[in-house]
Amino acid sequence: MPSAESPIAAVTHAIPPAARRSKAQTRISNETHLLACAEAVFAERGFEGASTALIAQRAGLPKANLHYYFPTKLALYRRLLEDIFSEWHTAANSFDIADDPVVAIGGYVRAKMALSQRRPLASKVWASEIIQGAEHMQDILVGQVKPWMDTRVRVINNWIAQGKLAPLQPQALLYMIWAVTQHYADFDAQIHALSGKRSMSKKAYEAATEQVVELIIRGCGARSQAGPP
Amino acid sequence: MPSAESPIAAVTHAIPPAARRSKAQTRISNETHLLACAEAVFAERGFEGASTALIAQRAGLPKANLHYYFPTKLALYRRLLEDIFSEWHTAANSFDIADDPVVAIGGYVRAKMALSQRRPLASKVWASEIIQGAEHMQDILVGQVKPWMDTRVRVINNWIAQGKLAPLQPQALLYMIWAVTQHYADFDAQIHALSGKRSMSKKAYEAATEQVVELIIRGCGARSQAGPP
DNA sequence: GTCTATAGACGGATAGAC
DNA sequence: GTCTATCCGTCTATAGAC
Repeated sequence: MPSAESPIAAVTHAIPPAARRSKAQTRISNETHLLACAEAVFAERGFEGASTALIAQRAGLPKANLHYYFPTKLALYRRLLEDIFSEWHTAANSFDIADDPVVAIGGYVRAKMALSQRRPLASKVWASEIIQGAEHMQDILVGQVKPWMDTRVRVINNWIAQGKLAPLQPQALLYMIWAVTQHYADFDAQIHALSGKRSMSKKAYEAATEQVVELIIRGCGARSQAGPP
Repeated sequence: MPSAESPIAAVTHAIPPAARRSKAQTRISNETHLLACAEAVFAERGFEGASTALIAQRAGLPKANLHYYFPTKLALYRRLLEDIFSEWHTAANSFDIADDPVVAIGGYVRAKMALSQRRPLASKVWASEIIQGAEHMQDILVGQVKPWMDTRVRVINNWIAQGKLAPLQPQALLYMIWAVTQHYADFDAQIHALSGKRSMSKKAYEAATEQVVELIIRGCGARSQAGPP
């Protein structure tokens, strides 16, 4: 919030710097805490199903405080979506267009699987938003995700032309990567019910990651050396 | 509703058979119509976010009529989940355990893609329910989906032992099939935003289906003849 | 079976004391 | 910045006339 801090500082210049920092830190800490609780509640109930009262209760704050930091439920939700996208974007950059397909695709799949394991609730919020029509995410999808995708589509087509990848629609490959990696976060309740275990152990998750990498790399026929077999 | 019809018939035996059939048909027609509208609203807003008022409004009925046919919102939701599962089960049977892996897996993937195209809202309701914890689906997952999965896990392991499939965890393959095929229903809003088109044409959907079949068949290394290369 | 009216709880958001 | 009290709308579900 640097853009909001400067006008406030201009008005309250009599307050010692230490107190100003402390107040700013309180704000950041409360906002961060509310965003974390909101992530859980929006994941569990979707946008319309979530209530600000429940988010505030989880955060241990009165509902009015939530509305002090975020004027509306939608503003809180939007901030959360932007925060989730920023991590999506970090993982997306591990799809290095300079690399060989095996390295680029394998690295991206591993990064997505790690993100699903580390922050499954964020994946669920994203999935719910898209399932429910993505009306609060059009700008992110069109302005951020689509440009990223367009560059990768070009790279994949080059790999195919060089014989490093089987002939395929690049979009179908990217959708497969997203669908499979996010499945381990979004559908964890189903995985648990079908496996009979409460949650995947660290080892089981590593094994699943290798399975996914193998299935996808083999599926798209990726190889590091040029030329068909 | 045959189990509900017999006691009613015993009490109303004075009414001509034609009128009895007509009333029964009215009930079935209203229930079916309400279920279809409920499917759309639950898909758009999730269980907690959906309101019986909106479902009734879409159905062109007063809210009280909805509660006449389905005593509670949860009862309506449960009926819908069971109906959705019955179509899931029909598609699941196209994974024929007597077939070669290419035929069985290819046929199952095509059936799942066709279901995603024909009834995307049902897929979204299922996905939302699982994302939100699957608390209303534990019996279906454990009692119906798990037994189906167990039989297929055994068949897949046999194919691997016969060299008809690459060595892999059967569960990872099944999760991939579900994740990718359902992605085309659940994430249609994202696909539309990224492709710039309002909806996938019939031809585009057929092409996507073939892409998914190829990626998955190649990914699991399925071949009809026994023995490794 | 259908519908209007309403009970009673809970939703988002705000006023105003501290 | 924090919190209590409250506005007003919508929620699920039901009562009871037709």
